[in-house]
Amino acid sequence: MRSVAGHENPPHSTSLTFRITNVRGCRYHTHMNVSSKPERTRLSAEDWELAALQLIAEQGVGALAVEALARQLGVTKGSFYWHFRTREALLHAALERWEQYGEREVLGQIEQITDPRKRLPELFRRVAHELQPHRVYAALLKALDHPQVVPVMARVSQRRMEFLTTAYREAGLPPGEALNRARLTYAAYVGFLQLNFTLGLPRINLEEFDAYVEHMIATLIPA
Amino acid sequence: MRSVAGHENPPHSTSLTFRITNVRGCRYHTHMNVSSKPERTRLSAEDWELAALQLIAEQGVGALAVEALARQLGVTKGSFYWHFRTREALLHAALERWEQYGEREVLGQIEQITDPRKRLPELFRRVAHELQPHRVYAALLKALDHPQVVPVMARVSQRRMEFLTTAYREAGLPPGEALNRARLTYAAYVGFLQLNFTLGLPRINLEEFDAYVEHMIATLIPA
DNA sequence: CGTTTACCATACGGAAGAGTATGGATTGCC
DNA sequence: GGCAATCCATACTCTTCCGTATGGTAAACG
Repeated sequence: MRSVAGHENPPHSTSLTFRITNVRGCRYHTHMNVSSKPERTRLSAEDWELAALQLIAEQGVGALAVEALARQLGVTKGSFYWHFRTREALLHAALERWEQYGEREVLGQIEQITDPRKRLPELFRRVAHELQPHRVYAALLKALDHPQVVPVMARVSQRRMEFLTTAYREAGLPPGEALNRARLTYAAYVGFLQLNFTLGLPRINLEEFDAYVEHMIATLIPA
Repeated sequence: MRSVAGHENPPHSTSLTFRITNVRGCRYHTHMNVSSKPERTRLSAEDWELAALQLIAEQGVGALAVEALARQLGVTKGSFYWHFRTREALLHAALERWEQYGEREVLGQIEQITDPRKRLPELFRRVAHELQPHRVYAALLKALDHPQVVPVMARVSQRRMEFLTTAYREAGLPPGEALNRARLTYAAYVGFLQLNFTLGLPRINLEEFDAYVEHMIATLIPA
């Protein structure tokens, strides 16, 4: 007889055994139909979290439904409710995972650039051309009414803003201006995410996009 | 005997008798509970559209439910489905109303400024200090996955972008730079909306905010 | 003043999705 | 091989919300 509100021995323990790479390949089917079960091994909580993040990136937080996710993974709800106590718990775990791993990819490489003058232009160009890892961020930006994503986004945005502020200071701006310039830069980044691969506003092509990025660099970064 | 899919004589006709001011005051209760019926006159389709826009501004497009709206207006669904054929029709009407009336307030005043050099700074300062009419736009920005809002936002953003582009040209920028500067400016505007009254990111106070606006003007507008 | 029109309440049907209960299948371990 | 832990399927319940059907009430109008 199971306990009323929970499992007897569920892996809900926020296990610190992080496996970054996936053990099973079953999270790369972007649009697989039902009756396509690529690998019918068992699932882990991590699989659910990664699939949740992928679904969030593609269709937004509002589309995160457990039965839809189960269909996509080739199982039913019964599997889900063994790994997670509730849908809210899955969202929490997925957001936590994203906050911990999804960051270092961009900011980690930039910190290795020693010359402070070269750092900001390189950051701009890299972010502009590697927009794929920012799709989750863009999706979460549209879910800021959701109480669970607000603190996560506040922390992430705060960290990025601080990074930008110190970068502008090291580039020669006085502290007050560096903070305001960081605000302006980050707002431009966020707005660009919204206007482009959620709305497809100017439907800009590649060479024109490069010109826009260089215009941004020339306008925002002090010589 | 009513027709199967529609009403006999419903005011669905997109009536061109525009009444901008509300006839009845019953759309200003931001959080009134049930059992508070301020004025129990009858409702019109316009009342529903205005209430829908207010609800969208406060809680987003996803919160636009007909039974919730009916509760807020002190009636039941029976009223709603007399005025509108479906929920989708209400959203369409509300968006159309917003697109037609919600614009001229800002851009109309700016166009009366004759000096092209003074126009952009004045636009920046006004938009920064009258953020209230932009709450619907911010809410719609978070609903860009919704198929109904995409064309509306595309049109509105396109018009604003073109306005910005010509303003920058009249301020002395060459055409290519004017377009890119308009992109940058509008992205900063959109990002600022997201980061501030959806996320409350830097929780900036008033005098610091004024300094930020002046910094924006100094950075983005050519001397 | 009564009839028509406009507006609303009540009650229902149905779909979608969260969460529960429970038994079955599979894996790891002794 | 057998037992226990792990993972999943099936079959429910409950809630929410869209939409329909239909009768009722208040306003408009002759």
